[in-house]
Amino acid sequence: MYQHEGILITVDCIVFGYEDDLLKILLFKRWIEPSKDQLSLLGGWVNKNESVDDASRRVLQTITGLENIYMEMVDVFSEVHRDPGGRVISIAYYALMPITEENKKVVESHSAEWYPVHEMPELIFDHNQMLEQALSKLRSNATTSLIGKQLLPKRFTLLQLRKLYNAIFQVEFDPGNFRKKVLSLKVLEQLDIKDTSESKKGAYFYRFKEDGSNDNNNQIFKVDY
Amino acid sequence: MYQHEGILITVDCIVFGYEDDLLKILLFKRWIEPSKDQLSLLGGWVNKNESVDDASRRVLQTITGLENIYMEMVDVFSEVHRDPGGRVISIAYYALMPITEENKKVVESHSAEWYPVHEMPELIFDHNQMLEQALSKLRSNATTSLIGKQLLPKRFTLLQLRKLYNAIFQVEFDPGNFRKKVLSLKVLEQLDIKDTSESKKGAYFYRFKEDGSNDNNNQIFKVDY
DNA sequence: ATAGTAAAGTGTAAATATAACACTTAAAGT
DNA sequence: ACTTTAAGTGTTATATTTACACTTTACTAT
Repeated sequence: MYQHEGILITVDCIVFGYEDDLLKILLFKRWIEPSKDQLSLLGGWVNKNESVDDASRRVLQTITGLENIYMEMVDVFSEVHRDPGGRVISIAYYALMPITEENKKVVESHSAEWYPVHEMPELIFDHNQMLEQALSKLRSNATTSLIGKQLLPKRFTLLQLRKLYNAIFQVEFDPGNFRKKVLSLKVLEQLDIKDTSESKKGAYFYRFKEDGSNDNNNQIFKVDY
Repeated sequence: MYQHEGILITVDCIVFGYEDDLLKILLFKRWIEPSKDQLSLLGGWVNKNESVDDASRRVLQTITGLENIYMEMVDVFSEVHRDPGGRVISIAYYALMPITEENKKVVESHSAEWYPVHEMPELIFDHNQMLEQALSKLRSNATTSLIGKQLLPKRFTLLQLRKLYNAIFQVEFDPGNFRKKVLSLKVLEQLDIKDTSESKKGAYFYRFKEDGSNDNNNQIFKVDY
């Protein structure tokens, strides 16, 4: 119906995971020209019969084998010459997923690997910039609501949660104050089981409440980053 | 170089202005089918030889006659059937501009009109949703940094600034506390001139400092919205 | 078995920030 | 002279933040 020129659209996903007290992202060896064999984010075309969200979900699911991955749009990257192979606009998403033995296998079968965020190699095109912005948005979201549901196991201790926050912001949160702040949000529930692997005394496991959406528009952590 | 199908891309701009103590946005009568003559946001195609930012800037400049309009991306709207006329992905931006006598004329010459945000008529497609999200993002930004530079005259009183914030959040900020908070940010400088139009005593004019970028990542106003 | 250890968890006190509201000041209009 | 209105300052109670110190628990090493 309209008379105008179409443009190629892709999604690129900054997939965050958490392992060994480190925030990591998933990187791929690019398999087509240009920049074949260089490291890149997970990406894919947006088809005419799907929304951008759907495309991103599809791409993520193909590579990780997981459904219902948590995603959030980061930004649109549309500089005319950002991709030497043609005029391509990319919508960047960040995604959060647990790193488990199972999906590690699936991921590796696609020759993808987990890299620590804070020692990032050079990526193709504007992908390093995408990562920076994704990290910035992740941090911003982590100050507004309590994140971790998608990065930690179902059951986790407050130590694990705090270490996740330490890894995200690259700061040391005060153990006592962090605990009190987190519990005051009332989005976690304590379980009767203790984790004895990380301390002699043993720490109670917690999990996110089923209903518990926190996230009013106010800040819960004040951090400089 | 790539083999894939292109998609039509547009930008839609939620243009905010401020007049008569009201936050307003610019609406247009759509001039093409489908939904001809219905109210819509300012929009336009993204061409192959320009970035999405550039397209938005171009569209804004054409209609308002202003260069360097402040813009911020809001979101991507890409549901497959959002536009009955075809498969069109739209990138929404909000823009801030002063409502002056001059640009009022330019704007009206394009048969656009300023409508108060809080009594919004029905708009085409998903444009009402775009407005909601734009307003939400504007509010979020207004809690993180002091806005007003693009919506108020170069010189303004703290009363004017406070009324702008009242209009944006639909609440009444406390005069004394608002003043103290705003001045503590040190992004405004007091001028030697007073405005006597709004009070008998006269209030000092202020302006935004040249360098003065506030905007660390922390919240300056706590408001529920 | 006892002492040392390391994180779990609680407590506290000073410093800041917030919120509500009272008060003083200035000048214009009657 | 008096009233009015916003400008601008001050005050107090409460809440939040920050930086620690302290107690508890149970495993580990001697």
